[in-house]
Parts: sequence; structure tokens; C-alpha cells
Amino acid sequence: MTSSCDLELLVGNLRDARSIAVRIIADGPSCVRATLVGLVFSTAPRRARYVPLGHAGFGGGTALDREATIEALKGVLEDPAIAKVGHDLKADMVVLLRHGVTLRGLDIDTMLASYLIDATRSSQDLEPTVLEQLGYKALTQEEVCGKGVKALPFAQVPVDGLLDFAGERTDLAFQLAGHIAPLLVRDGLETIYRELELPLVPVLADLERVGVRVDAKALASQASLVDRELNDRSSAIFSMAGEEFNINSPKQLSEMLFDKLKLPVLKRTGATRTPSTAVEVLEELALGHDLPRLILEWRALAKLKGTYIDALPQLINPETGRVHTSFNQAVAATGRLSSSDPNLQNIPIRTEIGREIRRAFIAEPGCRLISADYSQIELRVLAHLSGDETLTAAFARGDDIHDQTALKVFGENSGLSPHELRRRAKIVNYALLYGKTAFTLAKDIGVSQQAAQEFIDAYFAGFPKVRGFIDRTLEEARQTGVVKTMFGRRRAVPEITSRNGQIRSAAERVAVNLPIQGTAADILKRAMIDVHAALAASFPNARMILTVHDELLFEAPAGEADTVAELVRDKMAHAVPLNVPLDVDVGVGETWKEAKS
DNA sequence: CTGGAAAGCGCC
DNA sequence: AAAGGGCGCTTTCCAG
Repeated sequence: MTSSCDLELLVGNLRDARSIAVRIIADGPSCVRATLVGLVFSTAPRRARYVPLGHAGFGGGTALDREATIEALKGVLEDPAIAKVGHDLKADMVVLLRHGVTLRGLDIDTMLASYLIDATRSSQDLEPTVLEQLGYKALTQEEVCGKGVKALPFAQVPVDGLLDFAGERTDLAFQLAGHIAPLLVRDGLETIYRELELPLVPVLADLERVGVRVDAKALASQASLVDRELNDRSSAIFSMAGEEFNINSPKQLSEMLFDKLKLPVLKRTGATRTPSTAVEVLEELALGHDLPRLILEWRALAKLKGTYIDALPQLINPETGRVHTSFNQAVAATGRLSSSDPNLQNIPIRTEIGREIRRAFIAEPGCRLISADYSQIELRVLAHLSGDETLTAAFARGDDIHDQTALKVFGENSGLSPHELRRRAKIVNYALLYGKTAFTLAKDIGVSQQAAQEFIDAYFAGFPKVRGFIDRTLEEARQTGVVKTMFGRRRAVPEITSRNGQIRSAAERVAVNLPIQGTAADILKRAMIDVHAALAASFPNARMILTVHDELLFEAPAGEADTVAELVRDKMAHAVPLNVPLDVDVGVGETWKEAKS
């Protein structure tokens, strides 16, 4: 273990020693995620200003060691002139933030660089990336620390092994950086890396550190309510079925519905070809039998309870009273962020009972939550990218875009109610974004397949340049094997030339979707960086706490909530210049549910 | 007992 | 015959 004397020597020699390796156990199980930080200071002349950081999803060490070590290194870690290199710097940053250290001078994050080069890799983890880029088979944790180490309680993991593992990973990140940085330049990704992904790292680290307050009592009372509803339904289900079975088992359920009760098999599952019990199937069956409806209700409630109501309270950090999600910046193929442990990007909103869960997401006393979401951002991106005059003019006038689509697609004399018209038009709008076929569109809006095809044709006739945008995108994909967002984020679509029609069609949908979904993701990232800076400058007591694809959530003192909301609206609306306005809906409330309504 | 596949479903 | 882009989580079921 490094003594304080060694540390002084180390820090003193940082700029002129040939090579010094230090491995620090920096943290125990704590707020967001326990992490082992390893530092390797390599001061060979050409690289003298690089401090690579790595982590290994671990924690521990004695308080004395880590506090003394971090204190000694603080000046280096916080010096923006000393460039930092690592694999997943945000993970290190979150740990250091909890020790009062703000990591500055972020330079090469090999995870983010690798992600920009190929976002569709199955993993951006250090070891597989090193294997692919450097052809080096990295040692696993078990190989370094001994077999069975992962099963040990943290306190019993041998410290020496951890140090070696940290050092190994740190060194790998450093080597990888040298190889991968030129690839960013080769692929024209420097700008999006330097101006979007890298500046987002400290923003996300802040969001994770702050977390969101969750009301465990509110969830507990919802739990007992939902329990009663579940019991009522399962009793009814078993009495109708004539026996008890596990409703949650698709296998047992399918035996009950299709073997014992002889209901018609409408669809089979993908791999095993067993009769499907998916929601579309049960909805169809519910027209002729009472049982499927009850099963659907039971399933929805069980999902709510198991995934949210029971799970969330266990994830409240006792030190902060808040839930600290992890945002993953290197997973989604389109450039979106994802959230896990827990996923706070799939909290229910669609049904009233589900929406109740958002009452449990609350502001600190004396504070308010502010929700700000882009209105139809993907359709606006489509309008911009396609340059379609009808679409852009509709957005410029502030028309309701779904009503506009209804007019174009269904005409003025369809005989449908305005509400039904708008509902169908909304489905048509989003169907287009995702490449939905006439077959499924017909099912969704309850018309014949032929009628659905006529709606699709009418859409393209009404918004003529959208067809051109799709054709150009597909042509680019065929020519280059790659599609891009407005800001140069890329996604490879190698299957675009597949001779297999199904595979090729799937690739075409991916190719058309990427510029739309990916550009929307880029815009939100830009907005997050801008808003974060604006709040730090003008409202230091207001904090960004969540991001959900087209929405940002904030917590601010009640007295300034309205002002903060307007600042946020302005920054989001002007994050990037488009040839259509970006409208932002904002709301303030004591809970997430209130803020969204 | 653990890990992974499959089915299903919550969100944008 | 299949038939919508992007995620992450829970449960069941089975293999090792």
C-alpha cells in the first residue's frame, strides 16, 4: 500500500519521471456504484501530460489510504491542463465527486471513442474492445485475482489482486487510447466527440450523483392497493379456469387457454413456435371470452408491482434518501442514452394506475420538480432533414401536426370524429418513422390492409419531400454502408445489401430511423450541456436530475421554479438551429406526475 | 446455485 | 411467411 511519503514523491515527480505506476483503491460500497480506481502515471517524454484512469466495478480499501491518496493527488486530478485518459471516465468521476474531487481535463475516454466508431458492437467493455482493436487478450479478474474472487464479500478480496487488476485495466485503457484517437479523426468523429459526448460526461456524472427523491411511503400504500386488485383477479381467473396455475408462466397459460379451453391460436412465438399469449393475442381473444381480459389486467398489475412498486424502495440509497440511476452513454445504436439500476426511463405514464407511480417521484421540501419535454421532436427533425415545405410550414405556423396529417391522409370528408382522426393520424406519423408496413398499420387503426396502404400512399403524396429523404438515405446506405445524423454520428448498416429480403428490409428501417432518432438524441445531448452550464451560472440551487429521450427533469427551490422553467425552455428550444421551431412543454409540480400535467 | 435464453412489457 | 425503430427489467424455465 502506498504511504503518504511515497505519494509526495510521486506527485513531485509526475512531470519528469520516466514512468510511475500507482494503483489506488479509492472507494467502498457507496452512493452510486462502488468503483476501484487505478491510476497509472506514465511520464515518458511524449506522453508526459497524460493521466489515465480506469475502473473495475469494485470498491474497498481502508479509509486512511484512500483519503490520504486522493488528497495527495487532488491537484493533479483537478488540473484541466493535465489530460485524463480512461475507459468510462464517468464512473471514475462519480466516485471522485463523492470524495470532493472534480476530475478535470477529460481527454480520451476510450469507451466513448469506441462507441462513436461502432455503436453497434455487442459490448464496449474494455476487454473485448482491447481484443478487437489491439488484438490483445486481456486477463480477466479471475485470472488476476484467483478463481472465485467474484463470489467473495468485498472485504475478503485480496488487496494485492485488486491492485494488479486495476493496474492492468488502466494500462490497457492507455494503450487503447493511442490506437483509437486517430480513428476518431479518420471517421470524421472528432467534433461530435469533443463537442458533444465528452462535455456530456460531467453532466451525466452530476445527474447520477444527485439522484431523484423517491417517496417510499407512497409506494407502500400503492403496494397494498395493487395487491388487493391482483387477488381479486387471480381468484376470478382460477374459478373460470377450473384450477389454479401460474398466470406468469407463458407455458402454463398457453396450456390453459389453448389446450384446456380450446381458444383459437392466433399467433406463435418466435423461437419455440409455441402459441403466443402476448397482449395483442389476448386482446383479440377477449372479444369472445372473459378470461383473456382478466389475464391482461392481472398481468399489467403484476408488472407494475414487480418492476416498480416493490423494486424502487429497495433502490433508495439510505445515505441520500434518493435513487441514483446509471446513465449509459455507450449502449444505444442511435446515440440515445439508456438508464439502468434502476431504469428510470420506463416509469409508467400511459395508464392512470401506472401514472400513479410518478407520484412517488418527489421534490425535496421547499422545492419543485420541473419537467421539460420536446414536443414531437422526431417529426420536427424529419421536417428539417427532408425539407418538406408542407411539414415545415405546419410546424412554423404552430399547427397540430397530427391534425395536419389527418387532413392529408384521410381527407376532409372521412366521416370520422376529430378525435379518431387525430388518433389515426398520430399512428400514421409514427408508423412512417419506424417503417411500419400496411399490414400492421391496418391492425393498429382497424382498417383493411388495402386501406392502410392507401393511407401510406396518401401520406407521401401529401408530404412529397419525405419520400425523397427516405430514398436519399437508403441510397447513401447502399453506397457507403453507413448512415449519419445531422451532426455526423454514424451507424453501419451492412445488411442493407443482403439478398435476404427480410434482413434487407429490417436494415432499411434501421437506416431510415437512425438519422431521425439519432439527430433527436444529439439535440437533447446538446441541450443538456447548455442547460447544465446555464443553471450552474445562474441558478446554482437548481439541479438537472433525469433525462428520458425527449424530456429533462429538474429540481429547484419553489421560489425560482417558474424562472428556471423558462430558462430551461429557452435553452432547449435553441439548442440547435433547425428550419422548424423546437417547441418545449414545461410543467412544475411537487411530484413528477404533477409536473407532467 | 448460477447463468442464460425466451417471453413479455414498461418507456420514448 | 413476416409484417415497428431504440432501450432495460422481471419471471419462468432449463442446463450445467
